[in-house]
Amino acid sequence: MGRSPCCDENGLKKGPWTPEEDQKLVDYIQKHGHGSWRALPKLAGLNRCGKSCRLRWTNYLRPDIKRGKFSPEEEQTILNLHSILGNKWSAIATHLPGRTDNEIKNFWNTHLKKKLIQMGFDPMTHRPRTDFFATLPHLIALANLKELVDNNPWDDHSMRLQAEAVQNAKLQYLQCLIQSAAAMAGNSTTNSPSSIAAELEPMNLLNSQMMAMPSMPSAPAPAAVHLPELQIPSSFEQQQPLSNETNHQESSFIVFSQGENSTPRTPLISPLSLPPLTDISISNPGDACSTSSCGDGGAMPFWPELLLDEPFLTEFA
DNA sequence: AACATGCCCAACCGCTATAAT
DNA sequence: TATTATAGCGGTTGGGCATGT
Repeated sequence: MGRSPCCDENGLKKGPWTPEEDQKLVDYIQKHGHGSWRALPKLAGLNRCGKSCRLRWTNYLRPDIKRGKFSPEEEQTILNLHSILGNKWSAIATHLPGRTDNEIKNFWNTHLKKKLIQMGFDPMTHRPRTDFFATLPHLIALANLKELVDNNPWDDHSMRLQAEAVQNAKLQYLQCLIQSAAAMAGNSTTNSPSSIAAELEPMNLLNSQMMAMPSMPSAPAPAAVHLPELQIPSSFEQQQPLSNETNHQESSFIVFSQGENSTPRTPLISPLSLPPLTDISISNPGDACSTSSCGDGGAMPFWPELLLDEPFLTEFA
């Protein structure tokens, strides 16, 4: 590029600005305009580089800067624009008068990004994440959907994402059930891929019908829902992991807990490498499995339990 | 009360685009 | 056309503060 960074010059102050420095900068710009940022520090009596002065002015001292919390409308604008523009903070900032790109970037990184991840969305694509384990927090969050909705005044964008989340989660959940069933079938009797495929045909039909099934009557249907291709395991042992992008590195499948007669069947995620689960009692979320079927008393694995709301369960049980 | 941890955000760094020479 | 200067952009950092243990 043929030039060195302006701040390489020695002796220039860095770090937080003092009120006195702010005043000098504001006074100078109000009288003379900023002109050449490189020349400004000397003219204004500041021991800073021009770049530092420019950033201080544009990000903090400019009179038209709006400070304080982002409104729900601003939040929605950022979400909408980010889904279109990506990390083009300056472009997004042009649609939010008084907000700087830096402020929007910070708000995104500290709030909105986490919010999307927590809901099971890829913050870059704004689409539901398709790998099952990455979607676990999302599924768990769905269990608390009512609470989420009650406590958060979701805007249209969020509601649309939420609707897609529900739809996608159901599809993934169904597929996991199908895979589980296939795995069981493969382990018990006939285990050739073709015979399993025959067994799965009705489920595939159901799977396709799911695409048209409205999940939230009040929410618009998602524009597109990614439905992964159904994996047909050739045998119980050969079943592919649903995801390896998590802390659970083992292959996984769905099992059902068999609790008291009155308790609903609750799906559990189980590492395939562990002994078969036959007598798992329903536990609280995050509880370590404590039944005798979990192994030989060694280190207990963490068994995440999906506490899905009742309509969700009954719809696919 | 003391320490650890996590969050927030101003500021910095390194890079690219563009204008000027 | 090549080089240099300047402005702007996006990613990252680090210090202050709040909260938890």
